[in-house]
Amino acid sequence: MATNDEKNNLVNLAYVALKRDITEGVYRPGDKLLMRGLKERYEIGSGPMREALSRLVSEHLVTAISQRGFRVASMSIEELTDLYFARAHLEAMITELAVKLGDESWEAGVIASTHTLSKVAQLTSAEDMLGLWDARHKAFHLAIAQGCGSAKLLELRLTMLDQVERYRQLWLRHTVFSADALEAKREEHRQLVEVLLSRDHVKARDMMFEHMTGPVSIISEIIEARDLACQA
Amino acid sequence: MATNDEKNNLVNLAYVALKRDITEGVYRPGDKLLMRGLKERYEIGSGPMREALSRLVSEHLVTAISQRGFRVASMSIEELTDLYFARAHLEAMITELAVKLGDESWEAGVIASTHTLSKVAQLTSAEDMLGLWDARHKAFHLAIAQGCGSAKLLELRLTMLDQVERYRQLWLRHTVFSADALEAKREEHRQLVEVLLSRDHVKARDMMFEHMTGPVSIISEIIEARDLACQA
DNA sequence: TTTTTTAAAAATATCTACATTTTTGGTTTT
DNA sequence: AAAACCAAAAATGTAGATATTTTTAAAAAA
Repeated sequence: MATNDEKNNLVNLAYVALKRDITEGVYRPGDKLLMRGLKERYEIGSGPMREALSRLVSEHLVTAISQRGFRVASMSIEELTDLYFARAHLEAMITELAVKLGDESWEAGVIASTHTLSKVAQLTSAEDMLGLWDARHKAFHLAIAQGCGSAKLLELRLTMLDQVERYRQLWLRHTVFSADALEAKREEHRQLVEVLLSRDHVKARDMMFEHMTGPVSIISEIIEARDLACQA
Repeated sequence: MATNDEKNNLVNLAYVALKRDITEGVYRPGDKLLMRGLKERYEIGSGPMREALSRLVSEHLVTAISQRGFRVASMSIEELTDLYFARAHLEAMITELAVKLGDESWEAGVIASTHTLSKVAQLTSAEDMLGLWDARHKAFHLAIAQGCGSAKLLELRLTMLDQVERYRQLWLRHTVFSADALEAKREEHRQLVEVLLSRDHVKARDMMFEHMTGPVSIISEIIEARDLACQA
């Protein structure tokens, strides 16, 4: 009667669970999503299941062909490139606006989330550390973006974030599990924050664009290696 | 067996029909969308109808509250302002990229669609003329945007276009039915194309931003007038 | 009298089970 | 080998059962 969220119907539960399963790789890119299996796994009827799938279609995580069912959206170097290109431009634009428009509480939010991110230490398991760093890293970038003041731009940003999530996961493991890469990121973030607070919006914009496109080459290599492994 | 499109299932038909009904004002902002009525109007069962509604929710044309059904998304001056702000920035960014990256066939497309748009004359009914001008005006802006070369950016652009559609309809009638306003737009477009082809990406960017934000004040007034009329 | 509470009834949303239609993949026929 | 056919599998859609919310109106409290 108290703690329950807004939306707790079966459609939502299935939607969230399937989305996680796809981004975590339980279902691989291109896999066919059979109704029978989905119904069993998520303990739900076809109607609600279709609705959940339908939502993921509009997020481009699943593709649908009429009368031929659903598949996990495929992944490709081409999509990776275009996705990161578009996202980098969007994020750079939002950053420029944030530097121009952000007020004191924005600055405070950026500084606070920078600090929180820097304090992630190797605690329990490596997997937990990955999750924690990821969450705080996302919070850091969100804190920056929020300065733009536009709910709609932040919404566009989220749709891009959802779409890159599977690719970003590949980069995440590569970065967090390498002391060098992690230190390099930390330095990038430090410089970024410095420029943000100096209110140089042109430099901030350019720097954010670079920050966002950096991972592309790394992810490309991982995907190519994985594709080769699959053929063998 | 020949002309049929890809997706012609009931869900799609209902989705398209309801979307049109909402943007055309058959259902007004804030209206409750009762299952019973929808099922009758679109001759379809609850399952598929929910799926169609669900899609419109992800396009922000409909809102849903769990266990309490669906409503047509409300309209407000606040949303109008933010929506056009975000869209103008996105479109300006895409324009800048198009000017930087667009090739000869892009130029040809822009010139061709400019010409086609300028040739809209008062033929049959005023309503038909409105539709034709709107379609060609959209084609004109699409031709410009396509120069950016990013499918994902064009997709983002479309999601914004869908969201502003109801507001844009208000502006459309105001503009097309006024000889002065229409001539002013024609001149704006002429200047815009001139700058695009001169490859001055900074000026093009700024000019597109202005072009996109111009309608906001007009639409604001129309909405305010309409809201007052409703209270009386 | 007016307001608040409460409980039943009505309306509505959600979900499941089953029926129908379409696709798929193998088998037979030409 | 190519085309036609057929049965199994899968997707799509309907009808009705179940659960939730909203309305209604009477009873209790102010």
